[in-house]
Amino acid sequence: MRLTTKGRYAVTAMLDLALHGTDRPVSLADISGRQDISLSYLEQLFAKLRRNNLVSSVRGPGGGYRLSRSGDDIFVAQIIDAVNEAVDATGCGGTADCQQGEVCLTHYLWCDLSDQIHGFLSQISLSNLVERREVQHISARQTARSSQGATLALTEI
Amino acid sequence: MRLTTKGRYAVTAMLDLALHGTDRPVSLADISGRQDISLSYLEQLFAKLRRNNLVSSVRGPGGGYRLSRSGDDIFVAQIIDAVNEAVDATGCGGTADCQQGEVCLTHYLWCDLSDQIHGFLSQISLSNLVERREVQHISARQTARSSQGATLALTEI
DNA sequence: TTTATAGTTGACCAATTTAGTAGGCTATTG
DNA sequence: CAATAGCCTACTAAATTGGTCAACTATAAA
Repeated sequence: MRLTTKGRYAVTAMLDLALHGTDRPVSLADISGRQDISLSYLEQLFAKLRRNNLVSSVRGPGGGYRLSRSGDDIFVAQIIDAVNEAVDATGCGGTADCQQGEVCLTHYLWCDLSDQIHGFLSQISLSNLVERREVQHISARQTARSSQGATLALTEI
Repeated sequence: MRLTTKGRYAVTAMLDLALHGTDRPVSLADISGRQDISLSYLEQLFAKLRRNNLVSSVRGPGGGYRLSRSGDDIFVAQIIDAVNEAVDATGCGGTADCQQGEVCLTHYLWCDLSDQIHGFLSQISLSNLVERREVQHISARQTARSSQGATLALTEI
């Protein structure tokens, strides 16, 4: 799991699509204009999103992109994975020489940490983000952030 | 919040320090040898860790680095923040022109998402990682991973 | 007091990734 | 046919990552 600007752009673009693509396809030019992401960069990102079946395209005038399925069924982790493509973080290839005692601490922490975050982002759907956004649009952002212990409930998103 | 190899190296090195630095300072050469991270790169990382008061140094022969305080009181998020130095992810500087309707969706999602992950990693201490590692050293890794709904309890780490 | 150890600093560099540009296609609608 | 808009490739600039080198300073031990 990597969290970089690339994934951020992709998630932002997908949310834009979820917000504006309810009845007609959305062109990348529109997203580019609204989100201030370069058109060509969007093209690269959407090529990957399409290959990962997260969006489908409609060519020709009036065309653009649609979500390939309901926003309930598209999760932040999928979007980030799609544009980042898999990286082996272990340095040992996952199985190689991880037995001899001290070697490859990474396995004991980073992979697990990464898995936890991945699991976390796998539970946040585009629809969740849309809902959250609408809530924030209506009610002003709460100034006092409730700090509530050691669990991250989905409801906090 | 960014999750990159840089932070991974830093967390790995700090865990190495927590494991081997109980009675004497640990030299970067030792960490370099055990974790296979180049000495010079470790020097850069530890310069930042020291500036952020996460480690203290002892110069001269037999010297090295110590954790600046108990592993209970050093959290993964602090380590990653220390080596990554703050990035503004909003694109609007946090307060600028985020009022006019559609602009800067990022505020409505990425910052919050990032905050959630940051909060998550702020609850995982080096000691937690050490404990988890020891558990895994003894008992073989569970093949069946329990999938338990929408919350990530600290106990899962 | 010399010597070896080990942190400190800064300059520098190569590889990779990120971000953006440009141009030429192809499909589709009107 | 013309305009729109996706598709694809090549290219480039900037940033980041990961690493090297060299000169320094502090300190412990011989």
